[in-house]
Amino acid sequence: MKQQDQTSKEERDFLENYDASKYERPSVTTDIAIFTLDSSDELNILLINRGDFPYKNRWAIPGGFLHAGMESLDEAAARVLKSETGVDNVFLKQLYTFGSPKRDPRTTVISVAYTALVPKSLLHIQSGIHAKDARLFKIKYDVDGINFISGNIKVTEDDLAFDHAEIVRMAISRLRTRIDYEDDAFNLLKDKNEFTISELKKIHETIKNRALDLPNFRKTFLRDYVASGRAIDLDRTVNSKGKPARLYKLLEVNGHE
Amino acid sequence: MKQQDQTSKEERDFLENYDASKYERPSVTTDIAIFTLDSSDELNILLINRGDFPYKNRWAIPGGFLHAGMESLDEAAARVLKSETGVDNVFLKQLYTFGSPKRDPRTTVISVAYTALVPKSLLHIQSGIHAKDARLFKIKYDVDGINFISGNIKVTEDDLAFDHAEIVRMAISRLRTRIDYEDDAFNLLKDKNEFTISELKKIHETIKNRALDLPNFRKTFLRDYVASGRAIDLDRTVNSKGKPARLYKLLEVNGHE
DNA sequence: ACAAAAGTGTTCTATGTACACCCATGT
DNA sequence: ACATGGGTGTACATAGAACACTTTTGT
Repeated sequence: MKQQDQTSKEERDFLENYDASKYERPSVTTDIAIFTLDSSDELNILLINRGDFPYKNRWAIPGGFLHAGMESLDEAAARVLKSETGVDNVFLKQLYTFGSPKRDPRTTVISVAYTALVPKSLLHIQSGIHAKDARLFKIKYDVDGINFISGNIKVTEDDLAFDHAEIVRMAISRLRTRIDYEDDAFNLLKDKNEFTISELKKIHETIKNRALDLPNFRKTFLRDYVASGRAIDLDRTVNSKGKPARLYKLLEVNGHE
Repeated sequence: MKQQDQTSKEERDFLENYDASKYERPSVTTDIAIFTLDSSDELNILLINRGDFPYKNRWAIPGGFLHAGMESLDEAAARVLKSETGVDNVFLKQLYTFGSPKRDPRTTVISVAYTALVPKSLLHIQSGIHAKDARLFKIKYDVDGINFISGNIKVTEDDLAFDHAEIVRMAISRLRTRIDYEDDAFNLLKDKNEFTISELKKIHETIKNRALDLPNFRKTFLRDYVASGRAIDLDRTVNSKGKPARLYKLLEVNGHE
């Protein structure tokens, strides 16, 4: 009967689980999709060219092994981010954890993926130790999927090492859905303490990959941020080409979230 | 200068990262917050009473070690879910990964947490091997936080083993935000192929912990599901106390998501 | 004077919410 | 007949999108 099956199944589970150490422990890495906007307001991602096997010479998002027992996952991600970009204290959020047994040919590697949003002005790319090269790639969408362009280097999704194409796709898609109800976009501003509505709108346009209506965007920003006290009108303007633009300052509610 | 600092920092990273194996590999577990609705339409969670150290005799959500190399994280979670509840093929979604170095007193244990939604009619609780007891607890909110009630057993958030209070809090909060734009609620129905609007409304009320207006709920359901072809009106009714209620059937778009 | 970008205001539609009221059943 | 839940319809407030128009600068 059913009950009997379950009992014997329990026994099997017992044997399987009793001594967890008989199962190989996986390695754990944190891999980070680091996004920024370039000078022409296009979305860029940082890729490194792997100097080591596996996937030697292939492009990948930066990552590194967790120093188990010495740091949390968030700390590991922050360490990797800092070592690749020189920045600290920027938006860094856990995305998803990938753990197919075959995602790394060497051994089982669990990857805890993070997303980072970094203003270009703060970003100092350093080719890490395992990388022969590290650079920003423009993210371009076409029918086949996502392409990454840096000068005359063109990398397609399928060129990426490991399952990094999946991680990048998820990071971008999450970024797009989050931008409508989270404050993520502000983390790409050059200066959260002094920005114009147009600057913020450009970030939204870049992430959503479509044009937005400025009057409507302004209305929403004034209602959701200024009127509700999450940002203040600095009562100063900055000149560019047309009419001077008012400056605003984001009030940090509670660090990052 | 800055450039020099960074170079020496790179060197340090090199040494730290070069041989990943010199760092202890963490254990990886999947822990599952399993929710259901009881016969009085209250939200319940499955807790087990730990038979082993650490946290012996404390209540915890079920979990188990990943069999690294033999299964994916999703498969591990499904295995644990099945061994604790006897069910298969129900809503199971990765929630978040927890990895503070001190969350387990034994050694570093990374926990990949999942949420499961199971209709009570399918649920056959089996006290697992590491558990002296396994049972459903009603989830009650009060000013101090969340309490778990099962008969005369009352467990508070702080009584839970490990950092399971944090996991459960996040699971509930994610459930609440997701229910407005994802199809999660349907997974708590006794039968997705034959349900009434009131049944679905009760699930939403339970998860949101507040009463909803039936006429408005119906209007939204008809617009978002029936009119857009994601559910169909079965053109049959079921009798209970008042006017007979129409039956609907959810069309599976693409398995679970 | 003109281009360019910032900023104002109006209109239309969709959605969320409150609520008054009718309908079909069991008892 | 009446209580109980199912189901219909109306009204109002708010949010999003489209767009016409004005303002203030640089050249």
